[in-house]
Amino acid sequence: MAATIKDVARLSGFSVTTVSRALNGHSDVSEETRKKIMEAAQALNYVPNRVAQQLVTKRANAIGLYSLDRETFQNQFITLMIAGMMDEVTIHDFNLLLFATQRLQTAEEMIMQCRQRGIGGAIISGVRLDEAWLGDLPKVDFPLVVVDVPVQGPRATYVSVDNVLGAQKAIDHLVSLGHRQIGMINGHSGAWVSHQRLAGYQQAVRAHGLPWKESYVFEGDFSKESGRKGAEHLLKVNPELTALFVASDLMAVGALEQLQAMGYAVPEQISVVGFDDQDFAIHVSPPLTTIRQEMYTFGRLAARELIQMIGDPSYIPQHVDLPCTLVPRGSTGPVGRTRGCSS
Amino acid sequence: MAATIKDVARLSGFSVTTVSRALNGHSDVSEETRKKIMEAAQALNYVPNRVAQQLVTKRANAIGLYSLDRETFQNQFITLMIAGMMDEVTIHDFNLLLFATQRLQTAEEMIMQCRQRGIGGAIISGVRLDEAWLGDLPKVDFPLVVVDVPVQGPRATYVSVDNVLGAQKAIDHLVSLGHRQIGMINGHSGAWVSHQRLAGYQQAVRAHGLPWKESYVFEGDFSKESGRKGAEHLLKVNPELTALFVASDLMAVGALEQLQAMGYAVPEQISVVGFDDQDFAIHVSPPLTTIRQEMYTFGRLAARELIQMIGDPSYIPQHVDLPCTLVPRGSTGPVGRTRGCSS
DNA sequence: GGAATCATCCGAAACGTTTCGGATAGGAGG
DNA sequence: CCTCCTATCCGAAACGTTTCGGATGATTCC
Repeated sequence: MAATIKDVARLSGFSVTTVSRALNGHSDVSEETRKKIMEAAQALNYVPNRVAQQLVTKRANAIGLYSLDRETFQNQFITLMIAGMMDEVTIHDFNLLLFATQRLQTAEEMIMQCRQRGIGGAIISGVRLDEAWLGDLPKVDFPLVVVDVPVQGPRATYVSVDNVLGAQKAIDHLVSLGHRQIGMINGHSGAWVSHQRLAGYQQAVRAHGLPWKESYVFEGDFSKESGRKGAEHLLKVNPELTALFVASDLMAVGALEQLQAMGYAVPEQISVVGFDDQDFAIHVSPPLTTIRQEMYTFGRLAARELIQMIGDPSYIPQHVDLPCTLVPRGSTGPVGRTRGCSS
Repeated sequence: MAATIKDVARLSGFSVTTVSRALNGHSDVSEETRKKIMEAAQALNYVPNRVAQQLVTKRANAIGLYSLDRETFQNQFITLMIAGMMDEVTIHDFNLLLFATQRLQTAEEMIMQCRQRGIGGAIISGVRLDEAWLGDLPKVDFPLVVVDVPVQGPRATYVSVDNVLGAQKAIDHLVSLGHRQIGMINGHSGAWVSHQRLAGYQQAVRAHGLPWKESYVFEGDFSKESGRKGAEHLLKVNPELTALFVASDLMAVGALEQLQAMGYAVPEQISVVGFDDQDFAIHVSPPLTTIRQEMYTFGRLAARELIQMIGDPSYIPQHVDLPCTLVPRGSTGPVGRTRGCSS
């Protein structure tokens, strides 16, 4: 069907070897013959068969993306990340393979699956801290980039936004608006980011010398419903709160709805800060103040780091810590205003 | 590094041929030797090298997804579709390759890219009607499934929801609530779905004998901003309108905001129906009544059809027309109520 | 008892590349 | 003139599979 290197050899009058070397830019072929070979290849519309190439060179020009958590996959988080990965991967002439939501039994299993297909490295997203094989990841001799879980080894690293800093920015913002009693709705403890965001919150609370009780923190599970519950619980137990820092936009929207249902005006009586800046954050009312993660950049850098590792076995992978930014919108305001004209 | 078929042959004491046939379940190998070979393979942790397999059998166990429109890629639409594709693909032991947002010059170019990599077929999403190579797609000898653009040939088909029916359901719903003056905000004409949704709207208007003027339809471009503009324009020109059918949720949210800014109460004075059922539809206020597309199923069926085509060259691909459903929520209500207590 | 059938097995070619280890010839150096 | 480079080219092996076309014995059939 398609032209092979033999056809090019035949048409140009040179050997298969020379054609290969000419096409791959090796030095021991004269300019004249290179030109002839190029022409022949052009005429036959020849493109090298990557499968054959891969078989002999073992060079893997593809990376895999494992998205292990179905829910992670359904939000916008991963979409932008994929877009970033795609763009980066394209630059390096790599391919991007997707692997379905699935329970991996062991790290080896995944690596087998990859090697078998000529995949040189993988990005893993949605790993929970209680995953049994998590500890094996750093030891493995296969380029790996993990998303939002700290993993580091000679061939493995991780990317994450600076969640501690993000939480601090949220609290700083609230403090600058005069808030002093600030509650937090956190995600579940299976996610590394939950611990980081909590740490950031606590550091900021301490740094600003804010009053604090253990009951100021509610552990949710990233669902909208848990945001709702968190808001209800926190304000029932601690009526003095004037602001909530919520560890995801989805939970923040739940909190928002619950607060409004309880008769609180946002932001006049209670301010709310989310995390992520998902697209719906600007569509709710009031629009959500949140901490934005640059997921597109995130994906690009993850892919870049991985491709770097694949290309150079001696490269020591670097942890990528992305900054995140506060996006002030309508759900936060100065403390202490009187009650608004809600119905 | 990894064990090859030769290692299995050596360990089990049989020839490479026999090992291959045993592992692939051919008939001319006795149960006894099959068992021995299986054991040897197990012991060596052998998995066949797919790259080598592919080189010889030309069977392509992978499909590609071309997402040609960056914006399409950024909404949830594609995410769920990918999830569906992944699940279907996994069942058939296929792989899913992603191709970056890009301008394709010709259909051949894409096919080359695929063949070169051992990809047996592709799903193409985000094609605009004015794409020059669109007409070539049906003629091409390469399994193709196009999303939301009618393409049909011996090796090509398309999947779409029944947009005409969806629009009709929206109008039926509004009519059942007593509405008779119904405007529409459409997407841009580069999208096939825009034409379909308009057709459904017009058919329903005619079927119900509703009053209609050309000025009842506003052509937007799927952006939130255009939804805003559309609402403003439609109600300025046609103050008698009591309902809007909007061809995407994003535009509908824009319309919602604009209507509220103009002092209209939704749904008391104006009802709004969106299209898509993106995740933010339930977070806006009032929650958006919309036409839901089952994107997950969409992706699954697209992948299934494609894999079917790849496996059986004589299979005549079927057009898949998914039903869509009305999801009634807070943005629609009976016509003719008096103005609510908005501030 | 010979031919035909059957159940098992295997050698070698093929898939389309890259690359190792030369081969050839012309020119430079002595 | 002989040797040694250098520049350019090529044959053949290798990558890890599948599969075509037998080969081998044992069994069945007439």
